[in-house]
Amino acid sequence: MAVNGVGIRDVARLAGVSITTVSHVLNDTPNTRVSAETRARVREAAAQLGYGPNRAARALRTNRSGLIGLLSEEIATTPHAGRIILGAQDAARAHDLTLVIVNAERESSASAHEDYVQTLIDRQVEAVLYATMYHRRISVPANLRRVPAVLIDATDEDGVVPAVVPDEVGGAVTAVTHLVEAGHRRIGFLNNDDDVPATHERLIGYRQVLHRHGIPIDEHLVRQAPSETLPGYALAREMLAGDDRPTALFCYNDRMAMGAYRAAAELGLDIPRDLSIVGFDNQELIAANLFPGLTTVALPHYEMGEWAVETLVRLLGGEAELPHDGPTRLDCPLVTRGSVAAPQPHRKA
Amino acid sequence: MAVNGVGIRDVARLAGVSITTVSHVLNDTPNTRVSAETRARVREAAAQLGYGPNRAARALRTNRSGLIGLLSEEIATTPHAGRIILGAQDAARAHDLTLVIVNAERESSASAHEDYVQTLIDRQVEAVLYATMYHRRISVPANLRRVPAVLIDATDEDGVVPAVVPDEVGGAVTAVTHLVEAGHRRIGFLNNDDDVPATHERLIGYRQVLHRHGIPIDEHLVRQAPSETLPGYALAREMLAGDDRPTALFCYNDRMAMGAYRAAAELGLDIPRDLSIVGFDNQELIAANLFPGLTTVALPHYEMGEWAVETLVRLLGGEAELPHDGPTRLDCPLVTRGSVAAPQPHRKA
DNA sequence: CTGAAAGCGCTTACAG
DNA sequence: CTGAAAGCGCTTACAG
Repeated sequence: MAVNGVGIRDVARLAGVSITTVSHVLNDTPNTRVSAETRARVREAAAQLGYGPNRAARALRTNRSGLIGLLSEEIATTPHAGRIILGAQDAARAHDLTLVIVNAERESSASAHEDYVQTLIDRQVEAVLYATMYHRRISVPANLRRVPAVLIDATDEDGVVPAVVPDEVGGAVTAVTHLVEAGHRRIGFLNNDDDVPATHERLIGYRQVLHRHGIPIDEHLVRQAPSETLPGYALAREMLAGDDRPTALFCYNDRMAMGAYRAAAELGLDIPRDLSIVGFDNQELIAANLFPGLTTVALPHYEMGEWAVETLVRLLGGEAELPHDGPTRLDCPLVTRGSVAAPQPHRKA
Repeated sequence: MAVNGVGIRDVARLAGVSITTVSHVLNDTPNTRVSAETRARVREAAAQLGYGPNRAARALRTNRSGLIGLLSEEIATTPHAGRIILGAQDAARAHDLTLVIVNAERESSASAHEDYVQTLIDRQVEAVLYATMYHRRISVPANLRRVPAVLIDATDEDGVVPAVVPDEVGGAVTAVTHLVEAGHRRIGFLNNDDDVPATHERLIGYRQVLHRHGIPIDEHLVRQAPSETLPGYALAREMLAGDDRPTALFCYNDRMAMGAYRAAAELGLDIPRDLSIVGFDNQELIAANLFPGLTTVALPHYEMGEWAVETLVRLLGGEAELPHDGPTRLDCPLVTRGSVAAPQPHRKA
């Protein structure tokens, strides 16, 4: 029996046809001719009985579980994972697939990660999605190569597993362009100091924009520190102390921006009148709760989750191998709040 | 075929027994006598082949899917949901159950919520967990009553579905007691103004502690506003403006506390020297990124998720109906950071 | 102590 | 255009 106790034979009986026909109609089996009238009768009977197929029976017969696994780091710590899950889920539902989620602890060993993947394989998922907490290059667990898989927010060092990541360069370009268009020419960049793709790529974007607008690059305006509130605060204090301070700050992430807010407050600088700030990440909890709200760049977590499932479905459907010219990059849109304004014409040194 | 293509017959063949025996041994079927020697042979064969049962076949045969559904509001917006998921997942895995998650939009209609539940039922879950984003009294979707279910962070208005919620009174008692023990007697309470259980129960806890320590209640020190940063800021400004200002603030949540930090900064009050603050929620992103770190009360999300699954398992196992003397309340522990100190002996008015 | 056999509810070649 | 039948991989009464 399936959902609520009605099976395919009940539908067949009510419609006055064989279960074969019911199956064909309800699954739209290709190359099967069933009269329009019979189809209608079957559908009506199914609807009337509230019939839904028994998934276990179908899975057993077709050898497809209808499950796809999502292995995600630190589900509980950041809302980022939540948005990946949402995107993946919505896409999964559209294909009548069920998402099974497993949490991975970030600092765990390679063998622990193999175990996470194994958990999913034991649950008979048809494919697995592997999401990291922030954009990283990783070497994937060995057993991940033996199932259809897609990486989210991570790229495979060996370039064999398809991957989707944020367009970091583009995001930085968007942020800095926003500042330039507001009239700023002295724009500081509080960068992360980890050797991760975002660090390098956002710097590239920053430079591109300045170059494109003929603004000379002042190396004093680019500094690096761990991407936390406190280091962000310290960096901002330093950078805002000098005579020729920047009129705007582009921050590697919202937490560093939070530190910059504090530095500005201590120096008596009003945001956005005396200082404009743009962050990165769009962590609602921070960005929306600062005064004024932080204008920042959003990471496309939902979209990456969605893209990953769509790609998996194509993979499972045997559609042409994904082109392997590197990972797919998704747009990072600007979220405008209140932290950017035109620079003051006469600001005091 | 099951995982990696090996089925029960392969194990049977290798062990030189029937598949019946393999099944009995691997499932530890009660009341079945199999010689120790045979058992060992079977287990060894299974291990050697890396055998795992085909879950679809088992589900079909036993009419148990091994799936439990979790319907959670706003998975993508707060890390709270993430911790519920984690707790539920760990417990589910311990019982060899797989968790299937569905996101519910918070403001959606009753019929939308029925649809969410239906999605889960269609996926043939054995039971469902229903989690709200914050402690609420709700009227559960009608179809939720037709499956084994447990509420998380919510109570059923009609008291029929088992539920687990945070011990709000206890959490407030812990917070305010911490302040009293640090030496404070004038403790302000920035409360929420929504008519939700937490609002009322945290106030009860606040009063209890003052009463217990013989501290008279000053109604000027209890104010209500929406539980956001800005209203928290405004309330704190008001309360800290007067002559006889409190030396400590207990805030309904971390966001209001964030507002209080800003008010303190504007008034030149150092935290914790001039003003101690305790929050509620333990939202890492806020609490850990404030200066100094915010001492706050944690909500037992992980534990609620865990408890809910354990309860569901007992329900499915037909164990005694849960006692219906209201929802189960779980502890809200204090997380100490740097925002509490003894009050200054001579503070200026 | 062990095994042969039925059957869970579907899908799918195949026959007509 | 429609249906009878096999079979997916297990579990479980039942027989011996």
